[in-house]
Amino acid sequence: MTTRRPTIDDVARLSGVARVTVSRVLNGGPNVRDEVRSRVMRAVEALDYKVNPQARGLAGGSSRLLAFVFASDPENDPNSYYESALELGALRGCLALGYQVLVQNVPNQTPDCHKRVLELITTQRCDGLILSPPYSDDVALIEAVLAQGCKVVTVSPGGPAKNRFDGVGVDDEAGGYDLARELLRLGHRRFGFIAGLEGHLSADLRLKGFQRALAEQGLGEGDYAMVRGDFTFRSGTHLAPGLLDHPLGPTALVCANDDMAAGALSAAHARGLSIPKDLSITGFDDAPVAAIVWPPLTTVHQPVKVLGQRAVELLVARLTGVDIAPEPVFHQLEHAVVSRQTTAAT
Amino acid sequence: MTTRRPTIDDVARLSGVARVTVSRVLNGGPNVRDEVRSRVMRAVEALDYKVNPQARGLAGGSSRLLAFVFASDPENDPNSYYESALELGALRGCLALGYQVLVQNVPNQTPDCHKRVLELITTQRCDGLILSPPYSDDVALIEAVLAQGCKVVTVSPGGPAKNRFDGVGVDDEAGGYDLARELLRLGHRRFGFIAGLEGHLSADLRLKGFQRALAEQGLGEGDYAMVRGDFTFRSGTHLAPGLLDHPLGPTALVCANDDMAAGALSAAHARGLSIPKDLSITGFDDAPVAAIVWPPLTTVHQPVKVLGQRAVELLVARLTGVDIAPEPVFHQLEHAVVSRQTTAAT
DNA sequence: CGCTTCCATGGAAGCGCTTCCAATTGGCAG
DNA sequence: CTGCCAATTGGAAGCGCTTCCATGGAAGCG
Repeated sequence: MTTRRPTIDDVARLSGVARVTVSRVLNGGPNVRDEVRSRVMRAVEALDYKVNPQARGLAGGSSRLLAFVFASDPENDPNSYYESALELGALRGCLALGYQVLVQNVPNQTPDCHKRVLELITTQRCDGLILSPPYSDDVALIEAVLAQGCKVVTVSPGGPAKNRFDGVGVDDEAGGYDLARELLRLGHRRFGFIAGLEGHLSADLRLKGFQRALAEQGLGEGDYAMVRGDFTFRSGTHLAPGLLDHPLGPTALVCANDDMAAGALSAAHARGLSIPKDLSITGFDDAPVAAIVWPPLTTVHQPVKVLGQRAVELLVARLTGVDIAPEPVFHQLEHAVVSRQTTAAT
Repeated sequence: MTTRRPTIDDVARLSGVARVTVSRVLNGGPNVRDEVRSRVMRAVEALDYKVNPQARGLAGGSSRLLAFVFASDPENDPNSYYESALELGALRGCLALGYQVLVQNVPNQTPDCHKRVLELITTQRCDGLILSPPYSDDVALIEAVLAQGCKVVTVSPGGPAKNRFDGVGVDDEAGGYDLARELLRLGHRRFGFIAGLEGHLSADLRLKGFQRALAEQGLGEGDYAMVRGDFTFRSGTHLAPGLLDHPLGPTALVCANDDMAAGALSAAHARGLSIPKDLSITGFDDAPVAAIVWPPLTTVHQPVKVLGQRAVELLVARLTGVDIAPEPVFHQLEHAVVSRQTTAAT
């Protein structure tokens, strides 16, 4: 059964070169004649040789292991589309690059969450971390990680972290703005806003863009009501009624993500409202749920899977130092308002 | 900045013992005096020592790495709740056991999918694999993996694999049976069945249980129509109309999972049917979507996250050989029919 | 009381790789 | 023709851990 796998020495012997030369070829090192390089490659093929990542990591000091850190509470059922899609994209990004990603669920808000993230470096020897919100805005954490010599890419940072560290994301402020413009165009003037969790700064940017569009029309704080949810469907169902009963009498409910919008939609159904005739509702992300609910949700599309993939690519570039400037890079991808059937003229 | 981490030799020196003794303590080996053991542990604490997994893997020949293999096409957006939840459970299971899981998306149906799964062993040196459907029914693949000396746990196997290898799952046949009983009790006698993908044997068991319940009432092949979907919302929307137009005139649509049921529900809405008055619809899994759609879906609950966690626990038990019999083990968890609002008397 | 057996510990070897540095070669300017 | 440099290759030394085997002493036995 389990026959011993060939080692680098087997390859060296078969191709008639020294072990170091094989190592050079395998790692794309310079100063190897083409003839030797191809001879080695042929031996690799012939033996079906694969490098042993443990040995490489031990000798070379790098594990080629990344960690994808997300914060949601694992006991709460609906692990969100946002995180799943990010992860899937990261997985896809790793495939081509020869890296592996360790998915790590570290509930934040717990006192030891910083410690748990930092332990990924010491116990797993990860070379780099991908931090999703709200960790992507935690400057103290990021600096602590960087101080350990571990690289970081932030996903959807929304505050000061955005300019100080490598990151990927969309322009959330512009997304909120664009959505608000659409609603204003439809004649809406009084709004309810279901914001996201405190500390998720990118979600707050959506609100900020929304406010900017309002201000352009001379509308201000008196023209909308805001509450905070936790991005879950459930919080949408719980919070929508309060907003609907608000003295303002909002004609549109703007939600910081699709799950909460779906919850709001469900709550609206429950009180017999006809959507979008009686009330407009919008989400953010363009998650699958946006197309599943009835009527399908108007939302802002963001390419979450691509974000995950780009995060890996950026992190690996930073790790290998190829094709990358020393100063922080932010990859901003395109968003787009997707008008479906939960919005209408008032 | 990056100061060198303490090694096992630092611990040995500080506690005044040899390196091997520290190793013994760390691995719970026998033949160490309690006094020595605690002295070593104190040194470990003092230095904040963590074993280097690369070194341990290289020297010991085991990586403490598991792979969670799932099959869905990464280009298809809605990576299903089933797989996400399984993964989350597996992650949680690893936490306590000191193992890590590498999540691997290997689209099946491609000619090289066996090769890609086997490469997890050679390339990543995984000690064990968790195979989700349909890989959990692929006897040839499982035997090939086992032949490499890598352990396997199957999730929701439905065919011969169920008795031959370690696995976790619910009794899908009984789930289908229970659901059918409920529908029969409500007076339904003509059914449409949206089955799952070919080769997902556990999903077929649901149909089998359903048929058994029908047979008990003297109903047979002439009393239901069946089509196959691919477990996505979209396939539910596409397939439901055909079933509704079937000459049989089904009064209930039974779907192999919740996403397809949600799709069927949406299709029913689109043609103006009132659910559950005009038509009953059922799903399977009790995914979050079941509670999100309107009206909420009657379905069969299965504890998917716990399944993922149990899979890890079983795999690690098999790997370490503790607390486990040599013959294959199947952990069967409880399912439960959840009657919500898409089912009513006909 | 001499013998085996068991327990607790340590020494040495080596897992499979990379990194550092030395050695050899060929080319080319002086 | 000599010297020097760059290109190419290899030898040796580990990375931090576990496994194998040897050692010494305490305990058990006829």
